[in-house]
Amino acid sequence: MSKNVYFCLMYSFTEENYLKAIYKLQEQSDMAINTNAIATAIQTKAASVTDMVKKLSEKKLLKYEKYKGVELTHLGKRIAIETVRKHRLWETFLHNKLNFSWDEVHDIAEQLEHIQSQELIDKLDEFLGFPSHDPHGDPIPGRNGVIQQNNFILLSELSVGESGIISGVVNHSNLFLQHLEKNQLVLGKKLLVQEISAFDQLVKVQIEDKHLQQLSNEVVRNILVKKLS
Amino acid sequence: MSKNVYFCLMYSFTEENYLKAIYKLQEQSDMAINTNAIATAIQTKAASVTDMVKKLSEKKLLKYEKYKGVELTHLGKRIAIETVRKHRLWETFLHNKLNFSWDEVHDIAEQLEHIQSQELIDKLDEFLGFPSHDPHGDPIPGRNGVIQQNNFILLSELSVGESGIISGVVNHSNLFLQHLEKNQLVLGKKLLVQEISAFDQLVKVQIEDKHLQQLSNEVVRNILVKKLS
DNA sequence: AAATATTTTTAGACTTGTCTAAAAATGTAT
DNA sequence: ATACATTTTTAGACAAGTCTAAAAATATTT
Repeated sequence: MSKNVYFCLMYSFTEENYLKAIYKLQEQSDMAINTNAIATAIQTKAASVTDMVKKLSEKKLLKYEKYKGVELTHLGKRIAIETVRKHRLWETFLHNKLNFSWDEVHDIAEQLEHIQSQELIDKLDEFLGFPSHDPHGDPIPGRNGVIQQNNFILLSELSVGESGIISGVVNHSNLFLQHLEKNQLVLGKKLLVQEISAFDQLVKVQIEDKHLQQLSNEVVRNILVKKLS
Repeated sequence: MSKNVYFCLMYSFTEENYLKAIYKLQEQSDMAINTNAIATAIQTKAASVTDMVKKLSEKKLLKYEKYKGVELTHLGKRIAIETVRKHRLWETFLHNKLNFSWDEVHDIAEQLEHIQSQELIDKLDEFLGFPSHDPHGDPIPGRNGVIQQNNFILLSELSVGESGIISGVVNHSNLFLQHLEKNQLVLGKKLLVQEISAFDQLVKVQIEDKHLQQLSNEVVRNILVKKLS
């Protein structure tokens, strides 16, 4: 008699958060993810990570070898992406429908992403008009788990005379987002690079064919633009 | 030196559920609520209720005397009502914006009602146009915790020749709600009582000045109407 | 008022997820 | 290769919330 294996369809708030964090780390580094990195990302202690990682390993959501770090399985990655999808759809809802500013949406979406209902997400997606990107310009994974890759480049990569449309951010911190909003550097704005100072690298840009602004290195290295040819 | 008392502003998923259940029982019975009733309402065991009730009592959310049942304090009632408000606003969102039918909204709203963000609820309320009633006709408490009382009566209380507008339900079960929907007995429909059978009490009603329908006692005792004079 | 039945509480155990402190493994100097 | 530093794991404890089984209190019957 073979032992039947039952697959779990519901994952806890905490499990989903671990999977999402590991997924994001894996996107950045393509090596096995180590315990401390996860602990830092999730704001917990290494010992707690070890415990959880064992549990997720037993559930076949990731591969874990002692002292060697972890790697998501196909299933684990699928669930992580599903969580990212929910997060970004909720962020879009909060921004587009409830008029939250783009620095306010993250924390609330962190809670909403764990609501369990496939139908809810499908209907929300439809209600929002099947958006391709969230308020920060990050792509929203489809129902099937496919993520459309952006071909955005850093604003810092534009040369003098080139122009682009603000399409995303690298740094997602509230401080940075608020700074951008205050300076009208929001998604969709068209920028033309007029001058890059040889002395201090300050970038002078023209916004929407109107006013000029000087942007610091810190700023231009964290804005993603769609280059206009 | 007096000991400072700190009030907790965040209550757990579970605490909110207990408070809501006790509040609803209190609405029905106006006596002290006993342990078993709570256990039944919340689908748990009496022993668990005793534990939680002690905890809520320490937090000043209810008054508890051993073997005497519980009664919500002003604060406890306030939080219960806030939870009801969230629940009914989310139900309205699901029904009005995402096109969920009225029997599908409850379970999802049970999860959504525990999302922590006052601003979210305020903005949701505004987005929905400050609705006064949820999809089942139940009143939505205001920001201030005030619940507007309905003066609806049971359909069974209408006499022959009288008419009313369907405005709510007593029984909230999915089975009943689906039955009503299937027979087009939805909120807002105008009914005229044409005949009440002396033999089996079946009520013949005319719906929206058009087709006729025979309604069982079970049905007319669970529909609330706004009587038209 | 005694006997029985019901309700409620206590006591102790379990689960999920967390933590600290110590031990073990791995990595990096010299 | 030995010594030191860092990372990771183990062991044991804790908090929230639940459970079962037994004890205590209350309610009901005769």
